[in-house]
Amino acid sequence: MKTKSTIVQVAKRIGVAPSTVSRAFTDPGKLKPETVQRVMDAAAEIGYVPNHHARALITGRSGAIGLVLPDVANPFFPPLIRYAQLAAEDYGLAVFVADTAEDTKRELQMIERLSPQVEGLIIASSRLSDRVLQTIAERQPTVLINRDVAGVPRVLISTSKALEEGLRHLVEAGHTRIAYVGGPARSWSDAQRHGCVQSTLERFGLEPHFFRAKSGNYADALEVSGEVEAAGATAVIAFDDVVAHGLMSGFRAHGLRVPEDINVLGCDDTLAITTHPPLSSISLDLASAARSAVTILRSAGRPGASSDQRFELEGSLVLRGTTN
Amino acid sequence: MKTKSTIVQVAKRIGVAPSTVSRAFTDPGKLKPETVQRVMDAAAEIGYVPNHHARALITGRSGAIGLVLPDVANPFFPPLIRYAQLAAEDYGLAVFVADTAEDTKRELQMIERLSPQVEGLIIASSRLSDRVLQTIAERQPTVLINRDVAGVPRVLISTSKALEEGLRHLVEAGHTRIAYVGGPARSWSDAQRHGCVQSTLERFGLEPHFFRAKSGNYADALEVSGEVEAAGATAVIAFDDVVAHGLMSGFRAHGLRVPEDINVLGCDDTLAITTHPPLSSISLDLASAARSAVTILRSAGRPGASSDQRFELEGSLVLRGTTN
DNA sequence: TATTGTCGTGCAAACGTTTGCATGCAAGAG
DNA sequence: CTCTTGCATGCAAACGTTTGCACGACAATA
Repeated sequence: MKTKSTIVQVAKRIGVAPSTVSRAFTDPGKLKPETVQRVMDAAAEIGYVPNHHARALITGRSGAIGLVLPDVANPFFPPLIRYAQLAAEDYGLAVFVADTAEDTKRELQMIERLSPQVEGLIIASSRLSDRVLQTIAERQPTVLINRDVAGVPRVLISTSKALEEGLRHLVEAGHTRIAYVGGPARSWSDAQRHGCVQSTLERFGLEPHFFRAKSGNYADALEVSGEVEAAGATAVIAFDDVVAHGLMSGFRAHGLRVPEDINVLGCDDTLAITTHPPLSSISLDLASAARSAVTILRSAGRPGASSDQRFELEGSLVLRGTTN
Repeated sequence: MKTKSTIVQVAKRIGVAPSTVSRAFTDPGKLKPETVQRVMDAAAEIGYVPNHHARALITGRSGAIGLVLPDVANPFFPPLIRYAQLAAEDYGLAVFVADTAEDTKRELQMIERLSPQVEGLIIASSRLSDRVLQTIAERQPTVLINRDVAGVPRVLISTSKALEEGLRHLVEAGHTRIAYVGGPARSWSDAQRHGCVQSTLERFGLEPHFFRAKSGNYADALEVSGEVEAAGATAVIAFDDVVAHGLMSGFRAHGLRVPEDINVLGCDDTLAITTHPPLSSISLDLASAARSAVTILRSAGRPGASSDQRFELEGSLVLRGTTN
C-alpha cells in the first residue's frame, strides 16, 4: 500500500504548476491539448488519482447523494437502489444507502447523519411529517419519492389510472363485493390507493370493504386474509404484491381458489410471475422514477430552480392469472 | 439555506482557540469538562456540525466504507445491506452501496471508483479472479464475503454441514436419485455447494445429478426444471431459494407435486414461508456475517493485522414443507 | 508601430479541520 | 522559596485541492 501521490508530484514531474494539473482534470478546455496530454500521461505513470475530500472541501460539493428508504428488504426498493445508482453514476455521484427500518426516529437520525456529507437526499416513502420534511428540504437539496409535500420537489408514482382500469375490469366481470387491503398506515402510496379505490367504487355505486395489513408484510397479510374472506369479497385489491402474495396463501390455506373463488390484484409488480397463478398487478417504471429524482436533485440548489417541482408518473395495469 | 458554521465561529463565540473546539469533539478527555460543555452549548446554538471533508482530508479517514454486490434485487443481499449498515453505524461509518449487475467489468469499475473515497471495501460474492482480488486487497483494506482467496480477509458463510445433514435426511427417507441445480458459474457459494453435494452423495454410494440455472434467477430455474424431471430425480437441492422457487413452479406446471413426487431443498432461506408449501432451506446468519465483515475491516490496516483472516460460519438446516 | 485582445499558464489564497509543540499556570516536592 | 511536574489551552503548520487574479506572449487590428 504505497503512499498516495498528489497533484504537486504530477506537476513537478513535468515542470508545470499544480494549478495546471488541476485544470487538466477539471477543465481541460482551458489548456493546450498537448499540455493536457502530458499531464494525463504523468498522472497515469505515478498513479495519481484526485483526492475526493480535498476537492470537496474547497468546492463544497461532496460527490455523493443519500438514498433513504424504509426497508431494503421490501422488493420495491432494490430496483430503486439500482436505478438511482445508475443515474447518479452518470453525474459522477456515489450513493449512500440508509435503511430506516420503518422507524420514524431512525429515519430522522439517518437523515441528520447523512446530511452533512451529501449534496442531496432522495427520501423514498418517508414516514416523517410534512412539516419535518419541509424543514429538511429547506436545509439541503431534497427530493421525495412517493410522498406529496407542497414546496418540496417530489416524484410520485401514481397508480390511480391503472387502479381505476383494474377496478372497471373487475366490475365489468361482475364483481360487486370488492375489498382493499392496505399497507403501512403512514404511507402516501397506501393513502393514494385507498382513496382511489373508494372514489372509483362509489362511482360504480359499490361499497368498498377496507382492511389493513399493519406492516404491509407477508405475515400480516396472511393473517388478514381470513377477515377478507369472511366479508364475502369476491375480489381484492392489495396494497402491494407482497400483501397480495400473503393473501393468496391465506386464501389457499382456507381452500379458496384464485381466481375462481376470489380475484386478486396486486400492486408495484415486484413479484411478477413468481406466484401461482401469476399475479395480476400494476407495473411501475422505477427506472424513470429514479432517474427523475436524481435529475431533479442535480438541478435543485442551482439558481432559478423551482422548489415546487412535482413529477408524477403512472403505473400500468398488467393482467395475469389472478383476475378473470 | 443559511451558510454553514465553522469551528472558528464556535471558538470566537466563547473566546477559545479553534483547536480547543476541535478537541472538544474528537478528544474531550483532554479538556476540562466545563470547557467541553461550553463548546458543546455554543456549537448547538449556532448549529455547528463538523465538516466531514476537512476532517477526512487531514486524518486520511473518510468515514465511509463501500459495499459491492452483484445484484441488489437478489433477496440474499438486502439483509446484508441492512446489517452491514447497522454494524458500520456503530463505528460512525456510512455505507456506499454498489450494484455490479453481475458484470465483471462493471465490478472492477465500481471498485476503482469507490476505492479512493472509502476506508475499506466489503466485496460480496465477487466474480473477479483471485489475482485481481488480491491486488485490490493490497491497495486498501478489503474483506470478501463468500469468496475464499488466500491472503485476503474473508468471511465465508458455509452451508456444508447443513447441506450434509439435509442430504442425509433425504437419503434416510429413501431418495436415491438426487439432483443439484447450480447457480451463477463464478460463484464461490455454488462451487462450495456443488462440491459438498458431490462428496456427500458419493459417500453414500449415490450418483449425483448436476444441472445449472445459468444466472441463478427464477426464469432460468423454471426452464431447467424440465431436465431435472426428465432425469427422474425424486429430490433436488437448489443453489438458493429463488432457484428452488423457480423449480417448484416448473414442477407444478408439469403436474408434479411437492413434496409427494419430488422433494426440494433450497438454500439461504430468503423466501422463508412465502412459498407453497413452505420451503425447506438452509438458514444463514447474515447479521453475524455482516458484523464480522465490518469488524475485520476496521481492524485491517491497523498495525499487526493479519492479512489472512478467514472467518467461517455455518448455516443451519430448516426443514419445512418441501421435504419429507 | 502602437494598441487591444486572447490564450495559456503561474501564483497564492482560500476551504475547515487536526495535531505536534510551546506556553502558562497551579500544585506538589524538596 | 525554588524546582519540577502535569494539566489545560493556544499557535501554527499541515492536508490536497480549486480558482480569482496577474502576467507574458503572441496575433489581430488600427
